[in-house]
Amino acid sequence: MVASRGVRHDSMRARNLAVVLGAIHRSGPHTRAALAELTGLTKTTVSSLVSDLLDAGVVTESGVVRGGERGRPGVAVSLSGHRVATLGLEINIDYLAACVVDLTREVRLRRTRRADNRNSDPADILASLRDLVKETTAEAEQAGLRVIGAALAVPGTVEGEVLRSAPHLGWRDVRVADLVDLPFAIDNEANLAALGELWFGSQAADFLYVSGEIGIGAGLVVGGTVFRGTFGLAGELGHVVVVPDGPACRCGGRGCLEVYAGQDALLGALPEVTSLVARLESGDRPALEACERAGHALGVALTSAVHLLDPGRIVLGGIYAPLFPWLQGPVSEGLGARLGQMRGTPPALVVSETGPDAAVLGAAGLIIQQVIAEPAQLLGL
Amino acid sequence: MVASRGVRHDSMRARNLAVVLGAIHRSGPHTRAALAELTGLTKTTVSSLVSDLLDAGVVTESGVVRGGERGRPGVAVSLSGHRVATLGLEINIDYLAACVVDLTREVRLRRTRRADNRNSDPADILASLRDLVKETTAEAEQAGLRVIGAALAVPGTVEGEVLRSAPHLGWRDVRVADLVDLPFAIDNEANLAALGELWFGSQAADFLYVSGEIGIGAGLVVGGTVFRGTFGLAGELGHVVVVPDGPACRCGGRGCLEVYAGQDALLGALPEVTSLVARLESGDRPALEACERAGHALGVALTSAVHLLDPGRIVLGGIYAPLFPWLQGPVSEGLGARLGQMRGTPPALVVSETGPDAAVLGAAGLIIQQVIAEPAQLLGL
DNA sequence: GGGATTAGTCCATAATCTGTACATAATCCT
DNA sequence: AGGATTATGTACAGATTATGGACTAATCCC
Repeated sequence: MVASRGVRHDSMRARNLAVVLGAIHRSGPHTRAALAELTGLTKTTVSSLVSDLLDAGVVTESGVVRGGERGRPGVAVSLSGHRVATLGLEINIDYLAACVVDLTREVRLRRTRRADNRNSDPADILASLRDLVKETTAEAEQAGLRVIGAALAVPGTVEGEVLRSAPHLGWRDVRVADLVDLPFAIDNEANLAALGELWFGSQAADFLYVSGEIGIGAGLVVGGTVFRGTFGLAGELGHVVVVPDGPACRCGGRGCLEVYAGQDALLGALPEVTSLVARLESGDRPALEACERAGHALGVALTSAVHLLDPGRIVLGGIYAPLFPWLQGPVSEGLGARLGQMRGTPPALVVSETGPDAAVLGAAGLIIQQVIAEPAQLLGL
Repeated sequence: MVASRGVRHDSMRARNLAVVLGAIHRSGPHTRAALAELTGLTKTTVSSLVSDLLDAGVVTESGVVRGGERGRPGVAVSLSGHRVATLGLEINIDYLAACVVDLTREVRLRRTRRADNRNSDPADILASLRDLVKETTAEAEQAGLRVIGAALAVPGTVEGEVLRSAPHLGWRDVRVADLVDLPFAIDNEANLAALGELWFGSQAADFLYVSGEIGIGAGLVVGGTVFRGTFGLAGELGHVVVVPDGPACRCGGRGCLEVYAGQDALLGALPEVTSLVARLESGDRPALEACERAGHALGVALTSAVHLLDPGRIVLGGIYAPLFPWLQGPVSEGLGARLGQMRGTPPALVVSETGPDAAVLGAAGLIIQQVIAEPAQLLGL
């Protein structure tokens, strides 16, 4: 739905605050004069807007710019990491996680609680998470940070503030409310991990982040924004059909990617990815074959994904990150052979640079993005 | 890229013109008072904006609203079809087409030129198209319409104003310029057909339009907007992998949907879809089997598409429209069986309501959408 | 040290929307 | 039939915000 409300003077100012803050955020510290140039606003207006942003604590004057050029040197205005921060949260199969990130995207705090959340009572887990939230926000406040919003990553599908279905947790239609007394959002783990990769990893603006966990999800980032589909269910790469009459999948389908390249298929009886990596390094035959099989299946599924989603590049994350050296070959061969004629070159295949906490970081980043996109609203300017 | 230019007084007014026009467009004729309510602007402001829109000829006062309620009756303001129009164009394998559509989405003019465009010189075809443009715009002007922009649908991939690759025409990297002396856009046939379906067909705002032609394309509409992917290449449904080691496809891959459900696979030696329909109606065995095979393949490919794109519903168009009675069964069975657990119900499968000229209509509609989204810019207000 | 150059601020002006008042036109009620 | 009621649309003063030129400030170059 396109915004359909009229613009008034206050929304004009709100918008211009966002434009100036966005310019500072996008291309680093700038003097007021440079910001005027960038935004098309006059120096006068920029000065007035920057003054409001300074009051709100989202930017600071970070010293004089001396470019060796002549003329009066300007004062650079940059994002301030000293007052405003956001909270990232994650519920996953075997842990809860939280992190506090300041406006400069500096991670100020991380907390993890190991716990087996499979088939547990949502109320218990949420209580435990609420606890973690209290702990982290208190600690953040002690560091002088004002936490102004939070987002939660979950391994399942989300609509609004309701967790619709998280098969690996055994949850269905769980409403997550009262977790924090702040602006709040929930989203799928893969989508938020994609955003984590965007802001804390490679910084590229267009890619498909493939999240290999127990299930396989994917988050498509186009122009720095996650594509969510109609109901927010897009990117279910794990159930793309690889072999139409292959083995049954728990989703009810047959021959889904998850059957061939999910954690269970790859690890088998092994307890952890690290053990698989160890075997691969030692040249263990069954391990190598499992990886190759998974790689081929990934290549097929990603071919379909490239044709449908047109990603800029493909980033392998989650358990695929440590396995990248063994997956890269079969996956990119498959992609190259199949995509052949259709596009100049297939999208580059790269490994995630963010590590296992991509999703929590992405959650915190999501709120930061919102602050920068609408500072007036979230900061009460 | 988020808009990064500051808002000034004139852009505030430009935006409010768009908001008012958008409200009229979205929910039919309204009085000034109702528009004020809808937009959150004051009656005064709305009056002033409407007066500008009246001057520009995009809206008219369409009579007094008498609701039986008491109080002074208002004057309804509605879109005007009398002055502003847009031009839709299409180059396809065996014809050129043009249509003129007014702001109320009334089709005022259609012209088609049959021609075999396969492997022909782009310059010739474009000259012929330019001719058609002159003819139609002249005729539109005689009807008192001012053509303010045009868009062109092509059976291939597009970047900017360059037709990158149209395999069935045998074209590569053709720059389409100077076709009209107006705001102009080119886009893929499937994307524009999807928009045609959106505005001239079912009016639903969320669906995947599947365009069965010689190739198979798809256009995803989410919230009334086409999803284009990173390079504008999204929606290549025809090359989604159905059988990983199936027969080779002209794209270089194997077992693509196109191999099983493209026009060639379905029609075989038959000259036209109508002949296939005739055989199907008479119970011809090979025809029925070909259809069933295509339906199954479509079901598999669409399962992957649903998981990745999350469409609101699926609309079958192009040659699939007349074949819908025979395709519906196998396709929706496949979808139902495979999507089972993952979502409440699979997306509804429906037939296109727009017919074969969906793409030209969508092209004209694209420019209408632009006028309504940015009236100030395109009308010089 | 003086001139040139660029940064940032001040203030009068312009553009646009808001809000109250008012003229207008219908229905409702007696 | 006539006045009360109610809602529409316009007029005008006032509020908000951005602009643009003048001015001060700070540095470089000669």
